[in-house]
This record gives sequence, C-alpha cells and structure tokens, in this order.
Amino acid sequence: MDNLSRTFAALADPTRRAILARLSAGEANVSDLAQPFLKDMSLPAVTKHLKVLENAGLVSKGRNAQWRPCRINGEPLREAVDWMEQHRIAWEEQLDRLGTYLKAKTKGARHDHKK
Amino acid sequence: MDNLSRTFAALADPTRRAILARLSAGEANVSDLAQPFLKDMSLPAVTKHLKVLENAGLVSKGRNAQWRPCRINGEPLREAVDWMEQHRIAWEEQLDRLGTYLKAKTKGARHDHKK
DNA sequence: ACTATGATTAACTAATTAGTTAATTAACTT
DNA sequence: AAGTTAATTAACTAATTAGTTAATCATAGT
Repeated sequence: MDNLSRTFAALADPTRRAILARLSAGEANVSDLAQPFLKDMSLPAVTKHLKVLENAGLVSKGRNAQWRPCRINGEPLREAVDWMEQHRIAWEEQLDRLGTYLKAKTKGARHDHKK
Repeated sequence: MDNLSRTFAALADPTRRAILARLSAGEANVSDLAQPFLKDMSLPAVTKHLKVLENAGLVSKGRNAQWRPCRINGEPLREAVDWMEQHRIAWEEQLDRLGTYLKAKTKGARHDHKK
C-alpha cells in the first residue's frame, strides 16, 4: 500500500484522530493516550491503533524506562494536506459551477492559512 | 460510522483518489471514469468504488439516458481539510521542536493558500 | 420487437481490520 | 528475589472490504 493511502486509512478512525489530537498538544505515553478510551476498549486495542499510526509514519515512539513516549510526526499529514490542496481549487470551481460557492465563501476566511 | 471517517476512508484508496482527481477536471460518466482502470479491474469494481465515494458524499450522480454523469462534491473534502488544518499549527510546532521545521519552511510557499 | 450500450445488482471469495482475553516482556521498587 | 507497572505479543473471532463473474435493468437505435 502507498504512503498516502496508509495516511488516509490511519485518519479514517475517530479513536486514532483523537490520539493525534491529543499528541498535537505534546508528547504522551501509551497509557496516557489510552486513558480516555479504556471505557470503550482494552489497552491492547489502543496499542494496535498506535501501531497503525506508526506504520503510517504519523507517530513515532521513544523509550524511557518502561514508558513509550509518543510524538506526532507532521510530514505524512503535510503530504495528505498537499494532495487535498492540489485538488481544492478544482473542487471549489465545481462548487462555483453548482452555484453554491458563494455560500461557502461567505463563511469567512476559515480556509485561509498563515503566511 | 461518522462523516469524517467515511471521507478519510474513501480517500484511502489510489483508485478512488484518481477518480476524484479526474472529476476535479469536470463531470464524467461511469465508463469514462472506469476506462483508465479496466486493465486492472472490472467495471463493477469501479461502480463499487464510486458507491464508496457517494456514501461519503464526495461524489453525486445524475442521470442522462443510460449514462450516469458524476460530479465531485467539495463539502466533505472541506471538512477533512478543516480537521487537518485545525491541528496543523500544532504539528508544525512539533516539527519545530524537532528542529526540522526550517527545512519544511524553505521548501517555499507550497502550503500557503489563496486569499 | 431486437439488439447494443451503460451501469448496477447478486452471490460469492479472499484478505484485512478492529476488537477480545491471556500470556509475555521489560524495567522499576522494595 | 518478588512484586508492580507499562506495554506488547499471541491467538482467536466477527465484521468489513475489494475484488470476481454472471445476471439484470434501463435506455437508445434500428
């Protein structure tokens, strides 16, 4: 499977997206990351989700004694955003053709990015 | 399954991404969309891929006689980009901490968007 | 009416995914 | 050395996915 597919597949799960969201606030151990989900699933289930994120290159694990500090890796995410941005103009043109672009536009600068 | 997961799952396949890429150039019938893939897979396989894209709301089909003109729908894609953008600053900070941000930055304005 | 074209549906299979519990590994604590 | 904590691995199951071929549906053209 290609990198981009692995990245999108990794993002296609709310648990994994929540893990990434948590990691964008900074490094965390596996059990820290697991904590919010332990009502819904077991620790090995979280380990597996992390493995999916690791295989997609979105997360990398370090080691500190018996802990495994995880951190986010932005590069594959950038590639995914790049793919979407590459087509975004065309999508918006499509919306324009359908006459719904104006509505989107008036939502504000939500899609503008920092300089 | 939630919308965002459905969108990312739909994007996690190179055939489906190619179909979307083709559709960002404009409307196309099922057989037009299928044509580049018919060496690799059957027409029903493409129909199924389109069904996945439809269920994610990424594509909508019209009807014109026996043809089914397909067009892209930007809204779910916007939501996906929004999710990523929401976390992007944090990812970049993470990169910064790792000292690799500068390298990314010198790649140019690739990640800046239109006003 | 008959035939051709465009597309979908049905029925099936193989592979992958997401979860489980139980066992195991690795490192720290006393 | 024994026990505790953090995390992974193993073995298994149920559900989903991506593909197949064959049959069907819908419309057009003759």
